[in-house]
Amino acid sequence: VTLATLRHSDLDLMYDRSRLSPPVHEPAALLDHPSLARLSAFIKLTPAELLLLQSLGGAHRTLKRGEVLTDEGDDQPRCFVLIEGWTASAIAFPNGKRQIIKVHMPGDMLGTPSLALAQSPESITALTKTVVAPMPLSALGTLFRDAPRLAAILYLISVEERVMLMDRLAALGRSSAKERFASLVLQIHERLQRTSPDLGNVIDLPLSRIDLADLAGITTVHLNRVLHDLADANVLSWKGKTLEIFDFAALRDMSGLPPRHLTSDVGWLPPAHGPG
Amino acid sequence: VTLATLRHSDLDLMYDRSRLSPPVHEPAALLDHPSLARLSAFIKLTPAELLLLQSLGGAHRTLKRGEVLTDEGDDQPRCFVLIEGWTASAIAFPNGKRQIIKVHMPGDMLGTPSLALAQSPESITALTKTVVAPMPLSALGTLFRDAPRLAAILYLISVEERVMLMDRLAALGRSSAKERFASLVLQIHERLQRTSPDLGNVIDLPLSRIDLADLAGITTVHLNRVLHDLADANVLSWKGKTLEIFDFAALRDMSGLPPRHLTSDVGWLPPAHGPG
DNA sequence: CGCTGTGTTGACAGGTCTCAATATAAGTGG
DNA sequence: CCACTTATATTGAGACCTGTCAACACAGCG
Repeated sequence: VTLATLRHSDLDLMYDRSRLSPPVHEPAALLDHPSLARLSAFIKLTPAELLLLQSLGGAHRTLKRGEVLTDEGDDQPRCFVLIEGWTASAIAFPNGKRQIIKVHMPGDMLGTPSLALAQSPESITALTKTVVAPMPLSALGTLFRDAPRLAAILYLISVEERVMLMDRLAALGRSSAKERFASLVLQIHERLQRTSPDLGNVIDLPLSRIDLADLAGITTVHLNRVLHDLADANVLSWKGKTLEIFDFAALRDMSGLPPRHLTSDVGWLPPAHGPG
Repeated sequence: VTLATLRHSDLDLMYDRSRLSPPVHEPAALLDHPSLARLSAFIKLTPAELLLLQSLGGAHRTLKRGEVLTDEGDDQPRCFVLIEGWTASAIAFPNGKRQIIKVHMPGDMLGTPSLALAQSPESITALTKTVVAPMPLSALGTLFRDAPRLAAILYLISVEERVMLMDRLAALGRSSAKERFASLVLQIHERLQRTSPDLGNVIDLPLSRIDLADLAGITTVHLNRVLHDLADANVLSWKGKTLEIFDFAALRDMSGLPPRHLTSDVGWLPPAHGPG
């Protein structure tokens, strides 16, 4: 697929036309779609880039809560764009323990770690009812060939993912359970705020206590102790699936890590193809 | 810089001609150079790609052991290719603790995490006498514009880095000190073996006990207990800076993580530019 | 309605950290 | 090259954090 051969019928492949308004032949409007939030976080995309992006996706796929999208060891690399819902990627141990590496929100790319390996290192599970758009490998090749600026943005996003992992790694390696949990909460809040700037201090999160514990690298038993402590100290309350944050400064102090701001210094990106 | 404008005088920018034989105008020979090991791990580079690569680097810079290349908070993104020696990137906490995120070996790219952020999230320190080649941002742009296949390989390398972080994250989150250490040793061995296939079971590593502890996410005090245990169990011995591994299977069992094999399925990569 | 998975709490054990002291190695300046 | 200083390495003892085990309440779901 090249820009020259793009047809309007291609546009429906990645995004459901019915969910969009104004209609899909006005690609700039797609900037609002959550699945483009990550891509447009660094720099505004051009209409031509949006057209290309949309031409690359496959038909949507829907998963129920708990359904597995990718299993550890799968030897066929498969990537998706998360359109709707939350998923979690995790590494399981032979002794039954597991570590959730990351929870994915709409706009995140799923399965990219499998691109580099012969077998997928992670399993991806739906935390909620979920809609994904497959991203065929050939589409990635097309993107690198025809849209160098988009490719560079994809690279930046991968780098951003690494930074998030670095922060988690530092937290798990060098802080207490309470501190781990604090940095986890802040990171999730930061990510949500990136797509919802007007996010308040009350958040609904589709995460069970087991998920939370597997994310923070502690047991559910101890997670409860941590939650109690933080509630007693009026830092936050987490009832059911509703998180309410009272004291961001206290959380930040506990975490020991600074907030991460995306760069705006993207002058080095190659020029966009097509009309800007 | 485009391929058409490449001059031989460009070739000396990235690699010291005197260290190479056969001479630099035979670019295929450069595949042997350690700094290209990572890039050529997925697919053999074409002469044109090698030429472009060499044209992108800046003048070498040498660091003494302990010297700092990048500090946390630096607001100017700066990337390098590690030519010689080892470095470590770490995140420090206000209370004085620090977590080493990764040790870098020749061929690794340094500083890429700073590309995505307004401030560098990590500090990079030389563990040995070190030689780096700066990689200006403009060069990255050129690479994405003129060498789509190289750009895609760069992306794959970033993904590979993420997988290594994922494994560390899982280890730090869900295993004991001994298990953390076992997976760390295996990962380092795996990385070394990727560039030295004939690597034996005796390795010299320029890592102090403090470095090791900061990598494994434990204290030096406890690291000593772990080392004793593993030596008593005839799994490995670590005298001074020399590691000798006796029982890989035992290490693998402890780690709980499988070995990671790079993919050979790179048919999706865009075509190489220039003569293949 | 029973069943299975999740959430919560208590008591206990064990792993890891902290503190402290000493031995050894590395680095520095004369 | 040596004496001095500093950083690193090692070991022990005690405290504390966190995991394990167990029991029970509760919710979701067939």
